[in-house]
Amino acid sequence: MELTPPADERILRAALQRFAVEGLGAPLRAVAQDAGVSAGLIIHHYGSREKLLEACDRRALKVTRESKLDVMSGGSGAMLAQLAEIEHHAPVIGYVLRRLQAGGPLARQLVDDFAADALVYLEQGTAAGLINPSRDPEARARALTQMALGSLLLQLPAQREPLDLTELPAWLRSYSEALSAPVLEIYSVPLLTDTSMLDAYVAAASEGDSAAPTTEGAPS
Amino acid sequence: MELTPPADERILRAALQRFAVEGLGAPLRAVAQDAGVSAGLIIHHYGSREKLLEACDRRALKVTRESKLDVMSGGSGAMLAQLAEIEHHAPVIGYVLRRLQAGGPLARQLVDDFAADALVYLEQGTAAGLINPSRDPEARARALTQMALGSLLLQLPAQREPLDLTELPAWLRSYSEALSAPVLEIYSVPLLTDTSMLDAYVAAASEGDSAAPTTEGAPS
DNA sequence: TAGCCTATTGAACACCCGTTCAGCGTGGGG
DNA sequence: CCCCACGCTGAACGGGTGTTCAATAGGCTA
Repeated sequence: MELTPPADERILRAALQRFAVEGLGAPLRAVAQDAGVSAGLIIHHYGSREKLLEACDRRALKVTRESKLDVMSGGSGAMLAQLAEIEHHAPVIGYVLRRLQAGGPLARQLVDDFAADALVYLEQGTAAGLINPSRDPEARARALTQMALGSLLLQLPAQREPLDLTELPAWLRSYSEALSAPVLEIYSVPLLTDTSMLDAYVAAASEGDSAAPTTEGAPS
Repeated sequence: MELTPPADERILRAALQRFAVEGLGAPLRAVAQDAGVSAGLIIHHYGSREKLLEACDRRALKVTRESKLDVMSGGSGAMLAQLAEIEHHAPVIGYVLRRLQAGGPLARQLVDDFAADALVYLEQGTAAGLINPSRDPEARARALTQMALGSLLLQLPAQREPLDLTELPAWLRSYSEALSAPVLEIYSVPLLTDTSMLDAYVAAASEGDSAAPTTEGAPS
């Protein structure tokens, strides 16, 4: 067990945690105190607040990629909960959620990553005969990913209200369980009784080149 | 055409617009300038910044309810785009998006409202034979609403980066068109090839009372 | 040992914010 | 005509922020 990591690493970990708990925009001085360090040192190491955020982004992206976490369906929280239970990963998961909430370049990057992972899972499922093939697997994977992550975002506590990291896994799990029944239903029995709408849409889209069909907004 | 509404109304409209463009957390002084008014007057009328936010919330909730806007499927943006085209409504729609992004009590309220609207639309569709019935219509409506709104949130510009209100309708429409093909597919041909997962889930859930079945995170 | 580079601090600076407050002008009732 | 009440302003206050900077301590090299 490492007793005290070097200061810059301690700062980065403290930052991940603080930003996860209080949302990005938590004061630098709070991060400094968590790391047992002066505020000036943060800037000495990272240059500026924004650079520190970027460092957090890099770390978060690295961890999520190493964990090969997929995020799909079941309410999307299941896998995140699993990962968040590994104790020292909870701050990173919290930071990822906060970052998705706040927007920015990394948000898109993360969604892309998750969508790419989802794509291979879906293709494996298709090959195994569990999942129906799609006429545009990438678009489907992306849509599913966005829906899974997005619905999770709506449940997040507000920006400034603290996110309890110790209860993060339980929170994610209960969220995912609450949604898995209806989501499973949607994925099992189709919403629409026939494919006429889809057929009409793809027919219109393939004939009219750029523009999609007229403004009749799907079901309901 | 009213030339100059009373100051408190002008302040409220300016606030809606500023908060929509720059995100909640835009400085009071900017709102004041937009309204052609001093910063002190805002507080004289609304008491505090937070109270002003609450007033914006009330107005936004009122407008969305009066517009009976539904938000479902097709990528969810279609109806919002339609509403945002009505010129003086665009700031409210922008504010609603920002509020959903930021969280807080109104976010839940709005999701509840949208889910309730979605429920009656789905039931109408079911009665018309267009939509398959659900074993838990409310849960399904809520899940669909969360997915539709949430996936929209992921595309929003970051907190501080401005949201172009004049291009809001076009933005919403292009977003909705990009997603409507895969979403329509998901709603037409089910993701899963059979209902065994759903059956297993509801069987386990109905036997074990409170807890959902074990940790096997749904498909993929 | 002397010199130097790096890590680190704490005070200070400059800025921005929400909020307060004394005072201005003006219009209407006595 | 006076005066009060009210809408309203602009300057100021107090707190919080990111960042700068001179100064200190400590280890490494020469």
